[in-house]
Amino acid sequence: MTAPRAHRAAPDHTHPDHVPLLTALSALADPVRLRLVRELAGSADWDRACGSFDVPVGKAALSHHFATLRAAGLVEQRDAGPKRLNRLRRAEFDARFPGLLDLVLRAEP
Amino acid sequence: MTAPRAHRAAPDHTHPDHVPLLTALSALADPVRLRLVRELAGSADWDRACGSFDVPVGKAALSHHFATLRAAGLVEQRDAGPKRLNRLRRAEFDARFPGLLDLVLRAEP
DNA sequence: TCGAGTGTATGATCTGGATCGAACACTCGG
DNA sequence: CCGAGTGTTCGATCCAGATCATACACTCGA
Repeated sequence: MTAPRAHRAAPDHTHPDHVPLLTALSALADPVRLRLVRELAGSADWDRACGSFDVPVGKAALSHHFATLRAAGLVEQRDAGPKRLNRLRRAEFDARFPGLLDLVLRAEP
Repeated sequence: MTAPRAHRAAPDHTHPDHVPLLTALSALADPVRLRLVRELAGSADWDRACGSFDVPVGKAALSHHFATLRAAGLVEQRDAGPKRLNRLRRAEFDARFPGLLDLVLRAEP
């Protein structure tokens, strides 16, 4: 009867509206995270688990990068079994920082 | 007869067109430089010397920040007597990274 | 219930960048 | 020609953040 209880701690998200400009810029000013955001933008929502990205870092570092992206309001995560699925917060982030995400996704390196 | 020779080494500029995205983001992802850019945006071109900005750092650090801004294609400098005058490269930078400068100048911290 | 798969936390290391003080270079007015 | 004003360079220090290896936690299928 009770809804299935979450046994794993849900990741703490920050809404883009509460993200300082410097936090957003710092989050995007890293090659690994930029890659994550871009790959994420090329996939459907909730399609990509954390481990499915082609970045040259270990699991631990990857986990921290995702935490940074969450804290910057760029990524939302949801647990699905053992995996943690991701979604780029396009609309919300764009409302807070209009054009920034588009720019980052469009501009060549 | 000869044009007045420059006795001081002219600062080396980088045109925004040749600036990588990560360089631009990193340049803006610093509180001091953000402040410089914003104050510069509120002044007319060539109106502000390096020492005229209200930032809580010493001369040395300030000089490095301006070098970073030059390298990111954000600022152009010109020597005028003992002073070095600055100008925000609005149009050029905006052509390379459309909307970024506007965003940074408009968004609250 | 066990084990493989997935992600997080912890502790350590390392590096880039931000900072400062001091020394140096240049310009201009007196 | 000197001295005040301005900015850069150099060397040293300091610290946030990026990284790794390891250990841990949770989920699910066999």
